Amino acid sequence: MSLALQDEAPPEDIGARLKLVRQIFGLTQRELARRAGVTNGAISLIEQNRVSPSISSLKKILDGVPLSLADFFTLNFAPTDEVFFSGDELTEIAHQPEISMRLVGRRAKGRALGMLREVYQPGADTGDTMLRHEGEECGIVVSGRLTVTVGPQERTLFPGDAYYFRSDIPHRFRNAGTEPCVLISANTPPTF
Amino acid sequence: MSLALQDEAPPEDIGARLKLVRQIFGLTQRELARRAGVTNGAISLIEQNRVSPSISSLKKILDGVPLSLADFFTLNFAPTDEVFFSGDELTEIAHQPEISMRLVGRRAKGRALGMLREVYQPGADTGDTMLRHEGEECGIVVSGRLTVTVGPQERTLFPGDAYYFRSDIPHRFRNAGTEPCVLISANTPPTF
DNA sequence: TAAATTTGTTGAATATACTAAACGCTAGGA
DNA sequence: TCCTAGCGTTTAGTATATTCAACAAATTTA
Repeated sequence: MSLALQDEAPPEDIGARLKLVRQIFGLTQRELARRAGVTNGAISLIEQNRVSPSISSLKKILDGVPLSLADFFTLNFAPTDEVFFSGDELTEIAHQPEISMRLVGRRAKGRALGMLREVYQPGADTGDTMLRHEGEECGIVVSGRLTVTVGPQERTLFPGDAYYFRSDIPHRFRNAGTEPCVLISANTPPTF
Repeated sequence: MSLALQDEAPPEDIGARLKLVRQIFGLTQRELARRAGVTNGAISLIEQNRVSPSISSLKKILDGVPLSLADFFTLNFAPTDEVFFSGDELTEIAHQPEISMRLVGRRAKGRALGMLREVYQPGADTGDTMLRHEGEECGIVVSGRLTVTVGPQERTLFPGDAYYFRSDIPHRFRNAGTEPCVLISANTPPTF
């Protein structure tokens, strides 16, 4: 199942956008309709581009996700190969708390990055997450294991593994292991 | 005439957003309707929030501005006091082509700035301009005179005067004088 | 296998957006 | 002063979006 919006959906293809958002959040038409207070039929028709929803309807629906109108129209779903997991991104890394920024996200085009150290206790879960508008995120697992969900992709990362994605894709972090997980993460623009 | 969107219009007040955009671009309801291929009545009703336009209608209307849906919903009109003209922003400036960045936009919160030197011949005019999404712009007039229009405000600047505003507000530069105007301008994120 | 559940789709009825044409208002010009 | 032209608003009619309920296909459960 390919979830790229790139070719198949021009910017104005509201139906495809809505369908993709819904699928990324793992909702059925009926479930989204229930949350949004509209009928499943309406969502079906919108996704088929057989009607052009009113702003008020679209807003109600997006509130059920939830997602803002601005984000809905701004969202530009990266081709999936811009979301990548790898262990070989870290060739020069030393597994210490003090790590220089350049070690991860070499492919980020010279942007300034903020960095922080996170500890996830067993069972910790960021839950369904919001979209952060613009920016990029990356991180390295130092110890323990971390399950990372980015859009349609999910991976469990072990020490030495890394992730890198654009922050406007919905994402979620969980520690499904039995010991604490230490993660060094960075983001742009720097918020910390 | 105050054109701030801040208090009077919550983010979902489509009517106010549309009205403000229309006014900033100096269009009447009828003129915008003509360009967009809709009726002036429709625009009137939308601006009064008496109807919630369909996406297709709103898109048609915004195409008449022109403005993208993403920009329309993303736009956040700064309180007018963030748009300011002044001559006293430049206390430490030397009127030379090579000017260090810190001289202007001291109030910009430490963002990286690009800088360039522009020459406007008499009569030069950037014309109706597009909205650049995100970013800030500033500049100093070195010689000649320059008429700067930013949203609802217009000022003619003389050597030593400066401007500073967010790039997502429509803006226009004109040289209404008889001699060339030299301008040192900066913007973020750096595009040059 | 069959019954039950869940999925997305569809058709008829209703609610709402949009059009077309008028209205009242204000500002200039003869 | 009257006239004309432009502005935003309003009303009745038409086009369209949304609901409600039923449908077929796919998946689950027994």
